[in-house]
Amino acid sequence: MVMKPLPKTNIREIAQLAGVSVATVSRVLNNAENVRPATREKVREVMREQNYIPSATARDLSFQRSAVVAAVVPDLQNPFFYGLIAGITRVAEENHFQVLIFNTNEDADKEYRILETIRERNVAGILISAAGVRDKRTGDILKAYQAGGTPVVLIDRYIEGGEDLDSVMADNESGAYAAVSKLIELGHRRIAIIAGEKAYSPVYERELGYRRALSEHHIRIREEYIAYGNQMADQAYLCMKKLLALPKPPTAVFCGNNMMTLGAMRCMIEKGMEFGRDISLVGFDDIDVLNDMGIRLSVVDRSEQEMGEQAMRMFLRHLEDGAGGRSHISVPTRLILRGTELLQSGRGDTKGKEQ
Amino acid sequence: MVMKPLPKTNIREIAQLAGVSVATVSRVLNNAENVRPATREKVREVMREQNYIPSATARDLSFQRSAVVAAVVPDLQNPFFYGLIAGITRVAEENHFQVLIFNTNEDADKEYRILETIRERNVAGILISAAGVRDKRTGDILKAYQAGGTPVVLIDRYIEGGEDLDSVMADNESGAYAAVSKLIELGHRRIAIIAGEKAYSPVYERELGYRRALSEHHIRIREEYIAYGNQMADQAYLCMKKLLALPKPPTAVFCGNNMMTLGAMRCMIEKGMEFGRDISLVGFDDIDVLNDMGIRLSVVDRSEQEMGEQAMRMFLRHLEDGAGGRSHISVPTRLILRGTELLQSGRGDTKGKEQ
DNA sequence: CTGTTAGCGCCTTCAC
DNA sequence: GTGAAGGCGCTAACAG
Repeated sequence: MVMKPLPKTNIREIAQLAGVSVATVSRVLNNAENVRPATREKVREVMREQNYIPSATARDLSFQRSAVVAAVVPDLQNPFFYGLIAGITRVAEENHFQVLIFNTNEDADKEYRILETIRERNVAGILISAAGVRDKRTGDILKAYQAGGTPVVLIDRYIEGGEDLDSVMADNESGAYAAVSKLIELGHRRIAIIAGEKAYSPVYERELGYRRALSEHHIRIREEYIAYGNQMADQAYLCMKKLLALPKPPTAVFCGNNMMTLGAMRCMIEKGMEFGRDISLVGFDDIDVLNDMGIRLSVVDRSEQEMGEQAMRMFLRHLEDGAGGRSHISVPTRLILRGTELLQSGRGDTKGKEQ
Repeated sequence: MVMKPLPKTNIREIAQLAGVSVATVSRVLNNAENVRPATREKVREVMREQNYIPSATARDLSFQRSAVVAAVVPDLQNPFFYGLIAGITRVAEENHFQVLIFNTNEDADKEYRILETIRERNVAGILISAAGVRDKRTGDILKAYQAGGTPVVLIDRYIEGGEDLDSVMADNESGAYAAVSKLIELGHRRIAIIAGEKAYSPVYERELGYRRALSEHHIRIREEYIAYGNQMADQAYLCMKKLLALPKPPTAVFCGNNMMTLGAMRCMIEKGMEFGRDISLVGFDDIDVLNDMGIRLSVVDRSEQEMGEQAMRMFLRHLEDGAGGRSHISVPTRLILRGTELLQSGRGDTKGKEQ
């Protein structure tokens, strides 16, 4: 059976069939007030009959702006960024926007190239979790977009020189502070952190929260308990190994992000240690599959979905008010205690307790 | 500091500055042969100076087709699908295509609406892992696209009435067959499967592979060892529970997909069972985070990245040859044995052994 | 209320 | 080789 191709009717045909001018059809399309109800209905009817869909391409060309936003992320394999994209697309579709995705692969050069080519599409906005956090070109081109009327929203990571750009960040510092304070409250004194590179604001801010928690509770910060990796699992694995090899190993470990938590867990599992029993563990970012598996890990959680949604909403606002720049949203984090913050088999006891 | 907005030069200005006509500039843009080298260079120079980027919108309108493909997936949070998207975008960008993503949320109605609106963009192709696998409208509209010259590639799931559409599937049946055969070879006789809904071809095909493996090895297929859930973790958890409650529980379990494996694992963990020791377990689809954590699970693996890449390549081919329809690629699966296929603490012994 | 018309930026015959 | 002109489908004045 041969299927009939989708009709490619245009506004002119519709006008003709409805016995009106293209202007009127255009008005109906854009819900302009000044169209007689009868005419409007007639036009609508013809559009239905013809299964007419107006060309977004043509509209964009005329309008000089498209209902498309670019979502630029550094790693399309990381669950965090997927949650982000899911949030972005959710709000986008509610508002009849479409989403183009770009993967920079944590490569600043590639990112620059992408941002440069994106110009060709007249996207309405750019939502980006930048790779070139301290690459001048990244900051410059983003600011140029902003100046040109294309709202830019930074997500999750600040960039150097990007103070004037909108942003949606997590409340990293205080999330980490809460987690570490809790550990202290539970009696821990030897608390370690698996930290990351300072250039990446999220992970670095968490380190700051860790430091503040210790300071405020008058616990000496011991540099050997601060293990620096990058933001990946493998380095965190090594960090954990080093921490456990210390003369006085920590009784609790706080991890800088989801990947690092996994790496640390791997090290513990290899050593046959059970977290929440032999050592306490609190991660940053919840890890869905662990929950699917019933592995109850205590974490500082933030909703990446929500961050994506907020970013999209912020963009939409600035599209309206034309403002743009210098709006900063901090998405709250919450500490979810599931037992691994304790020592000696606290697992399950505090099931679902959150604060 | 105020940043200068990005220039919005058009072809006319370039022509003027280069002292040629727009036609010539257009030729240079499209690498047409018939332009004197000197002229070409002059034009290129002006374009560089002006930091000129041709408008894709205008090009699309004129060309009546855009360098954009739509990637339509049912669940942006499932690692499988985002691996797919990572693969698609990788090949897309190599070929200067951009990717619009749409999340159908496993909702056939929403999917139909999306496919209907996509028309407005004149996308070059549609790569889809369909939600409406037996929804007539989904099949019809996709065939209509195909008939209209827009290549459609089905990924991972067949749809009813979609025989004439291109597809990239995994070799589910034989992957499952290999896994179950291996279990039999290892001495298992009471082998269960956590299966899904028949409508979803991938999971159903795996059930068929399971059945064939048993049959060919002359092992009676016992329906109580076939637990039907949907494709999600929670149902699989219940399935596993039921299986373990049988008078003669299975000694080995094969799971229909990644989520189902996680659900099954949760049940085992809750019961304090260790897979690869108290019960054998083989999943379908590798789960990266488990590896990051050092949990070595035996699985039938297929590369979702590769499936995405193949799909994009298939689309590109059909864009060239104009063929389209009836090309089917089956991406091979491979059995990765990491120990959980054994009983009695085989963990780690067969480290990295693959076949 | 409705129609006419001139763009939006680029491509593509068709002449020269 | 190069230029002039019409067209892609829609929007937005400007008339009426």
